[in-house]
Amino acid sequence: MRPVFKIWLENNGKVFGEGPLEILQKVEKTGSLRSAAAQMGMSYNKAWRLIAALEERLGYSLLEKRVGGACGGGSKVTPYAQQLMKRYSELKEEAEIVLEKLYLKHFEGFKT
Amino acid sequence: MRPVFKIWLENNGKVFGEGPLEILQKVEKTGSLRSAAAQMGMSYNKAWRLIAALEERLGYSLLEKRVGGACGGGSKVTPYAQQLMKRYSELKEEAEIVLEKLYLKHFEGFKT
DNA sequence: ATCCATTATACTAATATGAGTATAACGCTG
DNA sequence: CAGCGTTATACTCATATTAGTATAATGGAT
Repeated sequence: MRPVFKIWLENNGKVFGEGPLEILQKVEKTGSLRSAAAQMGMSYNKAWRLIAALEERLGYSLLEKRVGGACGGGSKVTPYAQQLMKRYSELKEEAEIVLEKLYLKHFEGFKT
Repeated sequence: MRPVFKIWLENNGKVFGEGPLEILQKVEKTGSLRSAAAQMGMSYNKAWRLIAALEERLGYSLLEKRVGGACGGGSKVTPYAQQLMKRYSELKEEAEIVLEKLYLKHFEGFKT
């Protein structure tokens, strides 16, 4: 038996979490939302709607989007999004450690 | 913006969490799974299948079930389930406190 | 002007989830 | 032994979520 947890941010509905973090990280690497989605095995459509929904609830844009041009365009993570990513990922990392400890504390010697 | 989290236990699939905890608590109060489900606005059918699935994955029974008899029967939470409930609810309570602190630490002064 | 890869968005289809309905079996009580 | 309210379980139907498909629009490069 093992503990599992998820932590995310809400404003008026979900605003940030593990999935969005991974998408933005891949956008940083690839330079476009389309290829980020492809790398995750996710349809571009889904990724786009997800980001759009988050942006609307946040009131800030996460991606600076260029459409058209030499290579069709691309997306860049905004400074605001970079902050969110950094803070959220650190929060999550520490939460993992702390929760694992809490689990051991409370479930030590369990199983009758 | 606020943090939200969920924590649950897995074995071969979900084995315990907030929903099951609430059901079992209501069984303790009402003496039957049927009325527990009713109090939660959940169909008996759903509640029964949920508990049955958990029991199978755990390898232990959570409810001691009597069928037939004076008042039709009823269910009682097993000692094993009581331990699970106690440990899980304490774990969750402490996790809430700790995670709220972690959130404040990491998101202090956020919003640009 | 055409091509290209991308963003942007609407519309449809598949799937998963959950709710509801139905029915059997059980066993105490009167 | 008939009635009652419960557990136990199968089966169908509605609904919500998600995935997929299609199509436009953009703008620099050739």
